[in-house]
Amino acid sequence: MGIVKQEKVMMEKLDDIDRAILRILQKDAKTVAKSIAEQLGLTKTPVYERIKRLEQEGFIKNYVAILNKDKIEESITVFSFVSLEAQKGAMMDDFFEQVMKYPEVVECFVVGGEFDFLLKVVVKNLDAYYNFAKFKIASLPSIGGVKSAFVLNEVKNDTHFPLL
Amino acid sequence: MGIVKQEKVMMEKLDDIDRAILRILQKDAKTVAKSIAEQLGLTKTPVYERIKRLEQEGFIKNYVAILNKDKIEESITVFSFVSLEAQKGAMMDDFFEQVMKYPEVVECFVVGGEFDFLLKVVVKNLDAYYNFAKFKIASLPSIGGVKSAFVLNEVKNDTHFPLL
DNA sequence: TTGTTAATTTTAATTAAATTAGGAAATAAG
DNA sequence: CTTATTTCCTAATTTAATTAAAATTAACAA
Repeated sequence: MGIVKQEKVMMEKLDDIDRAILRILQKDAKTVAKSIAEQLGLTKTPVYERIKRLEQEGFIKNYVAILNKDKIEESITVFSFVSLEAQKGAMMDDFFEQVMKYPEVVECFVVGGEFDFLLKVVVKNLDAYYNFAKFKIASLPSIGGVKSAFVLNEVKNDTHFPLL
Repeated sequence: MGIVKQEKVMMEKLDDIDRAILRILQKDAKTVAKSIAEQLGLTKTPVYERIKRLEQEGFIKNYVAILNKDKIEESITVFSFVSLEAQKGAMMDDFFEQVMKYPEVVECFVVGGEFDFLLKVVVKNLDAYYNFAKFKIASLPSIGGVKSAFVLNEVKNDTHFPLL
C-alpha cells in the first residue's frame, strides 16, 4: 500500500476582491476590466485573471442578456402551484424531464409546504395558460392539482444573488 | 390651429433577424458579433448595429452574470405569499418601497388569487428567514398574513423570455 | 419598366478591450 | 531571515468592438 498523495484541491475560496467583482458583474456584465480595476484600485490583469478563475471554477455560471418582455410581445406570467397525489421518485423525475422541455416553464422548484412544485410560466395569454395547465400539467400522471397566481404587476425582478 | 405633424415614431418592430439575435444573447451574452453573424449568414456590422438598436430601444434591458449560489455561500430560497388586510393604494406603495430596499427580496410580484404578493427571498438560513418574515414583512402595516414555501430543489431556473 | 430614395449590408480601417508574457512586490512558510 | 508562493504590475500582442465609406438591395412613384 503506497503513501496516499494529497492532491492539491485548491480551496476555491472567495476573498473580498472576488466578491466585489461578482457584485459588479451581477449588475452589469458588460463592465470592462479596466473599469472594474479602477473601482478596486488595481490594474486590469489581476481583475481579468480573477474573472477567468471565477468562470473556470464555476462561481460564474454564465452571462445573459435580460430582455424587456413588454416590448417584445404580448405575454403573461403565471405562478403554478402543483400538488402530487403520491410523490414517487420515478414520477417526479418524469415530471422534471417534461418540465425541462417546456419552454413556457421558465422556473421550476421543488418546495415544502402546501404543495410540491412551484412553476413560473410565461405564455402569450390566458387561453395559452389554460391549455398549458390542462394538457401539459394536469394531464401528467400522479398530479393532484394545480393552483394558479396570475402576475398583475412586477414590482421587482432581480437576477442577482444578494452578496452581503 | 396648425397641421399636426406626424412625428416619425419608428415602429420599433422586431424582424426574424432581431429575434434570432435576442435568442442568442439571452442564452449567452458573450457570443461575439462575428459568431452571431456566421450563424445568421451576415457580416458583423449589421449584427452589431442591430444589437445597438435593440439596446437603445430598450428591447435589451441589460447584461448580467449569473452566479452559482451554491458555490458562493450558504443560502436558502423561500417564496413568501403575502396577504393584505385591505388593499389601499398608498399602503401598497409603501410596501413596494420597502421591498425595493430589502436586498433579500430578489423578486416581488402583485398577483391575483388567494394572496396579494408573491416574493422570492434569498437568505442565509431558516433563522434569517424567520427574522425577515417577522420583522420586515409581518410587521408592516396592513399585512394580513405571510405563508412560506421553502425551496428544496431547483429543477429549472432560466432567465430568458421564451421567444417563439 | 425605370429612376429615385431610403434602408441594409459589405468591405475596410480604426479604436478599444481582451489576452498573454515576464518580471516585481507583497505574503506566507519554513 | 530566507525561500517559496501568490498576487500584482508593466508592456506587448491578439482579438473584438466600433466607425466610415462604398455597394447592394428593397420600396415605390413616375
